[in-house]
Amino acid sequence: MAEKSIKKRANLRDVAKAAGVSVATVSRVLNTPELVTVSTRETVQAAIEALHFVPSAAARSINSGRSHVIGALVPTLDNAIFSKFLGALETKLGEYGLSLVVATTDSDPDIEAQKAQRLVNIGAEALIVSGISHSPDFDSLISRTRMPTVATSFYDPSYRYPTIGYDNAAASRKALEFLIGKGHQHIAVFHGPTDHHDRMRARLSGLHGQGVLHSFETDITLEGAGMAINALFETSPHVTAILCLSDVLALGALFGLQRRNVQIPHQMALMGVDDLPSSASAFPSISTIHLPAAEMGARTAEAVANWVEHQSEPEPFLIDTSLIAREST
Amino acid sequence: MAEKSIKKRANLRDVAKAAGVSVATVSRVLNTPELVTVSTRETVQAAIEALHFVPSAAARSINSGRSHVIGALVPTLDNAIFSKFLGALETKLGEYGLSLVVATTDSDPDIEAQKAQRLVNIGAEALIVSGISHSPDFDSLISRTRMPTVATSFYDPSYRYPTIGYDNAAASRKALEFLIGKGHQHIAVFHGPTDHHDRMRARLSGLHGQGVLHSFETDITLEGAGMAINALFETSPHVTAILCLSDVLALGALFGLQRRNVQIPHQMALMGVDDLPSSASAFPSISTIHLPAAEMGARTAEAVANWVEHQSEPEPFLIDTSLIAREST
DNA sequence: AGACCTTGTGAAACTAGTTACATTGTTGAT
DNA sequence: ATCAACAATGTAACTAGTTTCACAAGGTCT
Repeated sequence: MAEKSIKKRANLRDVAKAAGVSVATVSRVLNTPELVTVSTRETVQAAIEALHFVPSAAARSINSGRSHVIGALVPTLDNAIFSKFLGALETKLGEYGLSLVVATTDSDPDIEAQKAQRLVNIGAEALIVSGISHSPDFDSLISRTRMPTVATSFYDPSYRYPTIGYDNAAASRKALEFLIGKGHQHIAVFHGPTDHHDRMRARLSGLHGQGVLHSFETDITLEGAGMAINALFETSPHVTAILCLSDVLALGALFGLQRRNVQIPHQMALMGVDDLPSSASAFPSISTIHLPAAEMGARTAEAVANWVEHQSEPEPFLIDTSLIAREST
Repeated sequence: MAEKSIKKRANLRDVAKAAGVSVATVSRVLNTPELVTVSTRETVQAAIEALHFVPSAAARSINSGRSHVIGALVPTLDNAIFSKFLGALETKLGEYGLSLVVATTDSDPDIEAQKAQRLVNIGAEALIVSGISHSPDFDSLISRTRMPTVATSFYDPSYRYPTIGYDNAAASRKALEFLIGKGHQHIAVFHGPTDHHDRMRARLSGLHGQGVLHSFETDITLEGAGMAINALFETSPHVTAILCLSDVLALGALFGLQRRNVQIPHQMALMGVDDLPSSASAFPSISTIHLPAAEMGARTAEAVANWVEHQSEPEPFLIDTSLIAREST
């Protein structure tokens, strides 16, 4: 029979023994093969094949001090805006040879702190979070570990971590001013929960003192928007425009209005914030504020890669937003 | 001045020295504190705080042989069906103390093999892939590393890795038979690219020899569906029902039909496969085949967790699909 | 009072790699 | 012929934890 097949996994020493060379030579074959004679290299390669040797990632990173893993904490994967961001982030990190660990927080700061700890435990080299409201536990973890940390989706140059994101208040204000400019006097605002949700809060705060607003808080889901539409028609019949602080809500509102046979934009104008693909394709297409989530992902990846590779902490970066007028207004 | 602040990061030996105990004692304080006297425990804790000591993940996993990281390879994050799956997967893995590394493949087997190698390099304990078409490089990597691997979205008990997924052919057939049962004679099929895309291929193959079909291949995006609608009206005017092999296409088709002022379902019936939230909320709501992506995520997480914790390879598992009749048919 | 057991702690040997330094052998120049 | 230079390889000391085993101190039982 063959060698003891009970044995778990071959290591460098096993390969060295099998090939009749030292561990150093095997290590060289793996990392700097040009320093090894072709003949010994082949012997070693053969031993590697024969023993199904795969170098241990842990042992490698204990020496290099690198894990090549970046952790990202996002509220949810159910909103396309985060998927888009993460997709771009993963792709760009990949170009730097970095892998992305995703953790969802359900917008709960305690879960975030807990998952951040887990990311530290698995050896993440840097963390990426959404927004600027985090629990004290989270902050203390970051300060203890001195972990490179970037906050996204929110631009605030005075924040304790570098931010790469939008001016959320300005984005929603831009949308509101556009609607006001179109002559709307009674505007409803659909928004998601604001506790622990700084971006939503900032977007709402951008609307203060501007025109007559009726605001409706609901879950950021299509059904949530449907319920908000129902609430709107029960309480505020003379509203002529709806500003949704998320395109998910805008699409849900579109469906809700269509179901009530309300003509868009004639009887009701509709506007979102995010610019998801659905807003461009919908009929009627939905006006929105374009948030370049993919660009934010790519820039965040670059910032983080630079930080972990060259210890250069990134500068805060403001991502531009732009208004896209479509058929719904 | 304080201690040399140049020093990178405190390790166990530093803490032991500072606390005046042995490294073994510090290790015990971290892992089995009940074995350590309260007084020494406190001394050690104080030293840990003072030195900002954070145990090295790499050193830990070199001993335990565990990284607590699972790798998932998905085609894209841009399709909600994968986000939903990954969200459930991440949540359930979290319950087992496992973290999820996400890698996107863009449906390219070569990129998949390359990213799989990277996941191995960072020490992933298991891999999760979509579908059953993978490159030889990928298969050779799996066989060399003997890495636990689960294939999802596709049920095939004879496949070389355990599969946890749907019977895609049966799902689409179910939809088609439903449409035929409604009296439709000329049915168009919208589907995504079939090369490297076994699920789409399987769904298409499920339709063979059933009624008069006109098939349109396009990108699985809302715009792709819009283009397919245009192609449909140019080439096949007497079609009375569209079967979209993805709900993304169905929603895009809905918008495209609305734009052409085609009444749904009177002038054109519409049906999808996936059951994304948009299909339930759309107006009219879209009939579809419900694919429980979240359930698949949770089951996959359980299977993988069991595999890595107890070395028990999971049995293939068929996830049931069900037809949901809505307003669009 | 001596044997026995429990508890707390430390020394050193593990885990699996990388790498600085030492050694050997060959070639080329003086 | 001799010595320097260099290429190829080995030895052993690192990286940062965990864990086994040994040992000392204190308490209990006969």
